[in-house]
Amino acid sequence: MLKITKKTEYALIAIRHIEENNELVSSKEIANKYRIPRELMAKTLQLMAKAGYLKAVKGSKGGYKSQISLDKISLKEFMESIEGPLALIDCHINDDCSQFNECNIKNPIKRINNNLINFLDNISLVEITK
Amino acid sequence: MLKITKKTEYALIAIRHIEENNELVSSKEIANKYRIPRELMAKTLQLMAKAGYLKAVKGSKGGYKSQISLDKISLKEFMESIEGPLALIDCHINDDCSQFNECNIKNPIKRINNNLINFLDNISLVEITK
DNA sequence: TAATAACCGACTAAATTAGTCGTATATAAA
DNA sequence: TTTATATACGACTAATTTAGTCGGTTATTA
Repeated sequence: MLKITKKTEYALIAIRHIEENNELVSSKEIANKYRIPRELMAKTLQLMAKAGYLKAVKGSKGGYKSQISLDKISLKEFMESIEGPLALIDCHINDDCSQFNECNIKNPIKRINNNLINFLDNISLVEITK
Repeated sequence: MLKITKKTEYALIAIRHIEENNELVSSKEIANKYRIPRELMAKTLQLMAKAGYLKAVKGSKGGYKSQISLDKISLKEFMESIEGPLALIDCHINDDCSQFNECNIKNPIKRINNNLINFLDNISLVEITK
């Protein structure tokens, strides 16, 4: 419960590694160094490139380099761009929530969820390099 | 990612319901009202009773009543008594972490994790009744 | 043209979470 | 004293999510 996924974990490892390297870094290199499954690392880096965090260079001698400054990105933003929207529970208010309108915790949960998101939004990605 | 489990969700629904009821409340009653699977609700209430939050009364006309005041319990404490220790990742530093000693995010993650736990520890369970 | 790396989607495997079932024990009421 | 109903508890199955794999394509360098 309340765990982050391996994909996010690998993304954080990668972004720190890339940040501390001004050369192009390949997915293979990162996967080897941190013993992460290559294909997974590759996929995750592709996600990050798509999200605009990394610049990808194809072909032999290719790889990735950082395209952002970490202090401009929050942990919340980063996580959501990798995993989709964050929420403590999938609360489908109105339609397909099995509790119909009887749920007695939706408002408190919504409030706590907002606070949690706010908490993560106030953590900058640079924190990961400290 | 970062989801709470149904067990925790049901526990919160139950504790709020029981709190707002000075009579004994049975698991069946709660399960019916909120359309929660009976056996699961029953199990969850048993957990809460074991943890000391509820007083259980066996037999016909039995049920549960609250044995705590919600403002004395934090969300963190409550969640952990139901699900076990909270952590963003299962980081087995030293022994069976596949990154061996190469992991470059263990310290930042540990720090963020502590802050998250602190955040949850500063939310009182009464929040769930508001 | 060979080697290498990003790109991409479909797939399988593993792990976690959700829910079920059977059976025992306690208690109130008929 | 029997019936109904509730908690207690462990083992089990089902469903969902997460983790990881595979096959093939495109781009670039040497």
